[in-house]
Amino acid sequence: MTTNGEPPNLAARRTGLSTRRSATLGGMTSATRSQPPSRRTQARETRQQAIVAHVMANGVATVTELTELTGASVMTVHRDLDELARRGVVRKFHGGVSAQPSTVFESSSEYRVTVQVREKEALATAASALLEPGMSIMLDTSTTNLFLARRLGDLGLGPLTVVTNYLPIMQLLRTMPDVHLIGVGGDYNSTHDAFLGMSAIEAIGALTVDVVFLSTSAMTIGTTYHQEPDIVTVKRAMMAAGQRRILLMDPTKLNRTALHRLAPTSDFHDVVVNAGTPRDFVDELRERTAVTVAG
Amino acid sequence: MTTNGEPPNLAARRTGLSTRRSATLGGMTSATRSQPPSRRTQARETRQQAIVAHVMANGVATVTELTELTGASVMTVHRDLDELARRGVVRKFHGGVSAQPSTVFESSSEYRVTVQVREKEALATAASALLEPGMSIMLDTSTTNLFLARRLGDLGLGPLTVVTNYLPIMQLLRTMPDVHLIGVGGDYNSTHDAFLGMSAIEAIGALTVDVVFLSTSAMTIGTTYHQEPDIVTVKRAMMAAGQRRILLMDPTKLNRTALHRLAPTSDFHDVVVNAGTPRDFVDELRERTAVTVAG
DNA sequence: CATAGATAACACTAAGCTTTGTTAAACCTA
DNA sequence: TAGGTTTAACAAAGCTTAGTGTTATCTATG
Repeated sequence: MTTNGEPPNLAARRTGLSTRRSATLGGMTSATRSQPPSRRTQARETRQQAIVAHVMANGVATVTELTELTGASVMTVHRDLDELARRGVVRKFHGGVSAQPSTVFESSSEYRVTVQVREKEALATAASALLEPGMSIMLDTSTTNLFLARRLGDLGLGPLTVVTNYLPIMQLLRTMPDVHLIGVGGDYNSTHDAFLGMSAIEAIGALTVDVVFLSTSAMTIGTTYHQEPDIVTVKRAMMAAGQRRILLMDPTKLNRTALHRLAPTSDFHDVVVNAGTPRDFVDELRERTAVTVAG
Repeated sequence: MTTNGEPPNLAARRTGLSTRRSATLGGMTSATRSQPPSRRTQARETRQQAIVAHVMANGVATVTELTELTGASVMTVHRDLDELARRGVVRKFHGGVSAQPSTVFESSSEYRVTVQVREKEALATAASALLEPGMSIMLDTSTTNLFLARRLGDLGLGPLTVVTNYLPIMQLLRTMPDVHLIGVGGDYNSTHDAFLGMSAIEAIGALTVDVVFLSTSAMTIGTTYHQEPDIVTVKRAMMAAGQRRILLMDPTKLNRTALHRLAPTSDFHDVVVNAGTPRDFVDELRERTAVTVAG
C-alpha cells in the first residue's frame, strides 16, 4: 500500500478532499465558529480520513504502516490516532489500532455533519423569514438553532426576545444589540453544552413565547424522536411554551428513529426541510402538518 | 504635557510601540480574561489610560492633542476614543472628547480594579480554604467570585456542585472536571454579564446550598449596600439559599455606602477582608460577625 | 462652500496559536 | 532484559489575527 517515491499524501494535501474540521471535537463549538478551513488543518483532516479509510478497509493497522501511508511522522500519526480514538472512531492497542465495530456508520455520519452546514444554514434562513420585530422566540439545544441565532444579527429586525438553554447561543446573543436574552438555567450537561433537568423545565414552564424553534435527531413521517430522555423532557416543555412550534430538520435525520418518542409530527405547526427531500416524504408529511421547503 | 519641538515620541512611532510599556494591566476585562495580556494589548491599555488621565485632568481634549500625547496616529486615537466612549468613560463630540460627569468615580474605580487583582486573589484563596469535597456552593455575580471559581480547578478537591448566575463563571466551570455546574437562568443583563430578574430569583429559591459566597460594592461596619435594586434582590435570594453566608470584601469597598441596603453585616456568618484593613474596622466588625483576614 | 474632522478601506506588522517534527525518556511485551 | 512502542518535552514553521498606520472618502461646521 505504500508508495515508493514521494509521500503519497502530498497529492491529497494539494487537492484537499475534506472541507472542514469535524464538529465533534470541542462539542459543537467548531461548527459555530466561522473560521476558515486553513490549509494546514485541511491536510490534517485529509490524513485522518486516509487513516480511517485504511483502518476500516483492513480492520487493523500498525503505526508504521500508517506512517508510510500518510507520509507523516510517527508522532503525528500517534496524535491522529489519539484523537480518532477519543472520538471513538478507532481503538488503540499496543502495536497498532483496530476499527471500532460501529465505525462504518459513525464515520460516514461524521462526514455528513460536514456537509450539513450548508443545509442547516438554509434551514436557518427559511426559519428567520418567519420572524417579526418584537417577537419572543425560544431556541432549543441544536446546531441548527445556532445558525438561526447567528442570523439574528444580520437581518436587523427590531427588538427580539430570545429564550434558550443552549450555552453557545447565550454566548452568541450576549453581545447582540436589540436582543433581549433570557437564559434558561438548570443542571449543566457538558455533552450538550446546555442546561437541563427539572430546574430548566420549571423555568421554561413559567414562560410563553410566540414561536419555539426545535430540532431533533430523528423523525419519521408520523413521529419525532430523540435518544436521550433528559433532552426529550426539556424539548416537550419548550413545545408547551410556544404558541407556534416549528421543527427544523436536515436531510440526514429524516426517516430514522431513536429510542424515545418526542412528539407526533402533527404537534408542530410547521416543519422546515431542505430542498432535495424526497417528494413523497414531503407529500405524506403534508397530510399531517404544514411543510416548508428551504432552498 | 506637550513638548514644543518635535513630537516627543517619534522613536516610539517608528517602532510602533508606545513609550510606556511598563504599564499595569488595565480594565476589568483583562482581569477576567484568562488569556495572557499580550505586549501589544498592554501598550494599547497604557495608551488608553493615558488618554483617560489626560481627559479627566483637563475636562476636554482634542484628538490632535491626544495624538501628540500618545504618539499614536489619528486613526488609532479615534479608535481608542470610540472604545472609551462605548464603555461610557468619555463622551465624543465633533472636534474632541470630554470627560463624562460620572467618570471621575467610574474610571478611578477602573484603575482600582487593576490593583485589586492581588487582593481579590487573596480573598479567593482564603475562601477556598473553607471548601470541602462534596460541598454545594453558590457564587454571586462578582469578580472576586470569578477568581474563586478559577481556583477550584487548582485545588483538586473532589466533586463540587456550583450554582451561579454569572455567565463568565459558567463559561469557566463548563469544562472543569469534578464540578457539577448548575446555571441560574433569567433575564440576561449585559452590564453585569449575568442572569437576573424574577426568573432567576425563583430558580435560586428552589435551591439550598451549603455555602454561598457573596461580594457587594459597598459596606460599612453595620450594613452592606449595592447601587442596583435588581442585583440586590438576587443577592438576597442567594443569601436565603445558603446555610452559610460568606462575604468577600476587598479594601476599596469598605467604609462606603450605596443607594440600596443589601443586608446587615450580622447576617453573614463570615466576612473575609484583606490584610491591611484598619485594625479598628476589623475589631468593630468582629462585634457583629466572624471576620477572616486574608493574607 | 471650504475646511477641518471623522470614518472607511486597505495593507502591513508582530504576536500567538496550531500543527508538526525531533529527540529523549518511559513503557510494554516477548 | 532487549526490542520496539508509546509518551513527554522542546523546537521550528506556517497560519491567523489583532492592532496599527496610510490613504482616500465622507461629513459636519463655521
